[in-house]
Amino acid sequence: MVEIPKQYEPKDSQAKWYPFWEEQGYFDANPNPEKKPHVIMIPLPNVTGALHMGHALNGTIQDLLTRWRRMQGFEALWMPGTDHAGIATQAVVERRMFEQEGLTRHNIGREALVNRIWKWKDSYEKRILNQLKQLGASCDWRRTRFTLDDVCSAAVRKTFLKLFRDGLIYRGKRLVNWDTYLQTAVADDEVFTEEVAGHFWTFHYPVVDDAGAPTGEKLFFSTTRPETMLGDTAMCVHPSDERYTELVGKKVKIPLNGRLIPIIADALLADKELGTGCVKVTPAHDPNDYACGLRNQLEMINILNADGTLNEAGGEFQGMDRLDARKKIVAEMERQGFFEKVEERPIPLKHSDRSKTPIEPYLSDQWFVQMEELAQKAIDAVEDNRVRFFPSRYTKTYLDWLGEKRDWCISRQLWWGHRIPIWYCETCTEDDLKQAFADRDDVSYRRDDEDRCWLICAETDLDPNALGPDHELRQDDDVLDTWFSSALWPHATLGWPNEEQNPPLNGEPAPSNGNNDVLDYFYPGSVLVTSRDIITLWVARMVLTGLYNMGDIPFSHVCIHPKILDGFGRTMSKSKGNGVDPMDLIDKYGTDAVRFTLASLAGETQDVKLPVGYEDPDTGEVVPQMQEHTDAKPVDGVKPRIKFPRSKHELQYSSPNFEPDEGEPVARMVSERFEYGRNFCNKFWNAARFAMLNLEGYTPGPVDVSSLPLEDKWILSRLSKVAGEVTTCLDRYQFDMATRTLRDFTWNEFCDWYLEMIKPRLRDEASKPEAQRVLVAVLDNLLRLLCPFVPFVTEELWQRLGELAPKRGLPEPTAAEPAAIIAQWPQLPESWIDPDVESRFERLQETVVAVRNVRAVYSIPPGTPLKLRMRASAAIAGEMNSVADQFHNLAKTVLEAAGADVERPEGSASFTIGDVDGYIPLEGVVDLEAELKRQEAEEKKLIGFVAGHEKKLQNEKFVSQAPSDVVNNVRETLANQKSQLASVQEVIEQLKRMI
RNA sequence: GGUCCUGUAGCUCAGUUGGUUAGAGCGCUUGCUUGACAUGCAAGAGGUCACAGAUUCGAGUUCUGUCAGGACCA
Repeated sequence: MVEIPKQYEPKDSQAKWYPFWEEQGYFDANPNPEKKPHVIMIPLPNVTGALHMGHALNGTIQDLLTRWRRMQGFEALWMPGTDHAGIATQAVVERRMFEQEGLTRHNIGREALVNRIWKWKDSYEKRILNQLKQLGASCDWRRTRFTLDDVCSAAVRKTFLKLFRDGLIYRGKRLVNWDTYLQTAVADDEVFTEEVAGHFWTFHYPVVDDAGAPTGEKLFFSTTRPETMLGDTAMCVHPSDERYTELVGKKVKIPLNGRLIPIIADALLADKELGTGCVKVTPAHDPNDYACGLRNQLEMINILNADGTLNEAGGEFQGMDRLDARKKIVAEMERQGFFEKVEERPIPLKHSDRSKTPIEPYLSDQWFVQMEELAQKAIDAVEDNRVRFFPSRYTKTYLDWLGEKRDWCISRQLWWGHRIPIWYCETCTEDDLKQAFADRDDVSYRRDDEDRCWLICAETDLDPNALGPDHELRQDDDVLDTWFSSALWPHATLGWPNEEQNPPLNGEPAPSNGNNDVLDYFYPGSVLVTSRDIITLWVARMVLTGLYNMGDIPFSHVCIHPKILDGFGRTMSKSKGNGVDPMDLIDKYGTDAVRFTLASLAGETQDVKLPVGYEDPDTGEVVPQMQEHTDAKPVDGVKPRIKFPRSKHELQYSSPNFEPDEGEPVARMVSERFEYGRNFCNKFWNAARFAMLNLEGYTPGPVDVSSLPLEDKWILSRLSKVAGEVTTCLDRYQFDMATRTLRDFTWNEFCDWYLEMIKPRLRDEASKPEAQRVLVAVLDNLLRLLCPFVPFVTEELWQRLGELAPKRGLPEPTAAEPAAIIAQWPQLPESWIDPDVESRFERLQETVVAVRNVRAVYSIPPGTPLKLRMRASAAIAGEMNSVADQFHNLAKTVLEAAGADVERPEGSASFTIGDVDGYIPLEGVVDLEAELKRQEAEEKKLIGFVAGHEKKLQNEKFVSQAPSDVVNNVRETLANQKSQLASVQEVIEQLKRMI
């Protein structure tokens, strides 16, 4: 006898099989001309913090696809790695440093800050990669990359130089979202709007003549930021606003600094209906005004320093913080008599996601990539279907965004990232440059647009003395937008631009024959798996750079999966503190359970709400998560606690906001939803356990499928169909449907019916060998089908089954593969699919259920045998007789008689299935009143049914216009129901006579 | 403001191209320590498919509008 635990123990299997797979090299993918490649590039998690359930879903899907394709015979590469995430990571480290040590980056300097961030990165990268391993990720870990490592950096440098040479990179002024706290520009998507209490002031400017003398007219306007008056360069009215027509072209005077500015008409900026219909224009400090400024060639006056204080344009207010200046300016305007009124109102104000401080629109020098041509090519690639989105509706998001062809601002005023490979020289001549760089094809230079200096772009760092001691060569201080390096991920990770050598493995140079085979073989990739919010930021840019650098798309499919929301419907994010650590759930339910549940939730339409609770490790008491738990943060180093009302415990709990103290008991997160997966794994474990406990004396041997009993033919028919369906689902990225199909088959068909039905044969020495062979073959295929979803439990069972039945399969047994992970994906004969067998089987199932129903309705103990008589056509009666043993096996019922002339015995319960009537004699047991009631309910249902169909058939238009097979179908159904109704009514009559 | 998604059983969600009177899991009711599994087995109750129109012989499914929730872009 074999020892198999009654419950599946996920931890044992996880600890055993992950190292086994790694040691066997099953995750490794190498160029192999014998096979087709299948490539997935991980959406590189950033090293700001640990992974949450959203990442777990993303990882589950990628691993599922990778494992499935590997089994299908592809050389399957899943490329792992992490992203340096410029601003996010720098902000986290800076904030921490300030909170804990009171230091700012300016205190410690660039090098020291960058060193600290590298340390942070090392620790989180390790944690993230470990989380992925816990999830069962079958990545080729030898190829792990980081966006700031040498391999990725080479790609960044090469790309930048290439763009520079092609004239696609330029430097220009742009109004950016300026974070005055971090002193950097932040992208639009790094900004959130929040209403704050503010003021709405109304002032007026005097209209003046050309000499600057007041004409007596006044223009009233309102603003929430009075300090921007210092940078006003126009007043604007609507062209059709008759109140002001006369004034357009004249000037007003800014009382604060005496500047005269024109009154202009601009229909896009001014709104007649709003306020006075008159607005001031500050092009350098407001996005709408900026656009207006460009349209009307207005002067742009920057009034701010990078730290948010006023610059020399502030005049007497220079050096003041903008908020202090605001008060002073209001007072000054009031003193001079230009103040009208003020009201308090909530103001929607943009804040930096990183520092949580209000951002200022700010005009600054930035580097841009020209998008016109690059974007068009990326649009073409999707429009001609070289790149396809699943679900397809996301195509629109992608095309709409790229269609705007807005130039890409790639500079960030940060220290953590790829430093912009541009050096400035103001003093040298072209000859100096020619002389210094004559022999270098990795350097390119040109004058800047305003002819102020030389811009020198180099693929490798330039020596500050490259131009000799007389010329200063100064590198740009800024770094590149993080997305610049992640855009190159699909080809950079494969070693591009090095075309002579394979990329390193485990950090060591890889064997090479003078060609980068890895790049040739694995590019372009197969599918990108991600969530919808980075379609524009990342997906579009990968396509764009792939086409630019490689001349080919990076992947042909983009699979967009749902987002995991918290119990309150909010996106999980690191900053909200509502992330659920997959490790908590894996610890509680097991990796397979988490994976299976997540896959079951991955549909095409809806995001997934995931309510969680905290569990007291002592008592098992669970308290549902409230919003306050996600918001809570340590105060003065004291960690928040959660109260458990029953046990009165107050415990620290699992949270992305803090690490619980050493040695404290921790209430970890749990979620009922994952019991779905856990229960399934356990069910399957036990089904396999049952099979293996019944393999005594198993011998492999050929099986004639056509001569097998009904239940065997049925399960093979279903298995073949299910295998096909699951394959189709995966082809279409329908993971929810795939898991449902597999669960239903495993639980409701294989376990509930098939295993029950073969029990007698397994106890009988004569029929046992064949029953074992079929059982083992079905189990074998089920293990294969489930393997990509639940790799640990299937590997565990595969290995165990391998001991008992190393050779197995239908119709001829063969030696099973040494591990489930590399077993071949099932492709079963279509000839096994037999609709006739399936419908005969369904009749049997329905009959058994009807008998069980009678047993339940009459509260007859499960052990008490029943008798069954069936009135049916000779053909059906014959069939029923041939499976008579199963009535006994499944319903403890003896089929006494079956035939056309069977009569209803008095005092029996009855049921009708199609054109078959069943009678269960229940002398003395049957409650006639109850049975009558039951039958009358059935009659009522049938009458409704029949009436509905009759009405339909009486409708001439239906009969004449609906397809004939639909009409015939209805006719057939109606006939059936009528005969059922007749049977039921007959029974009712009989019962009434007896009462 | 624009685009997109969602609204189906108490809860979380399925429902392919319109075609019997709508399904699953959890929860609920009843009965079971039946020899793989109580993380289980058997039987059941529970829905005017958000609302209003339109198209059609026929609408949960297509179209329009309304209400509600959400996401992204400006």
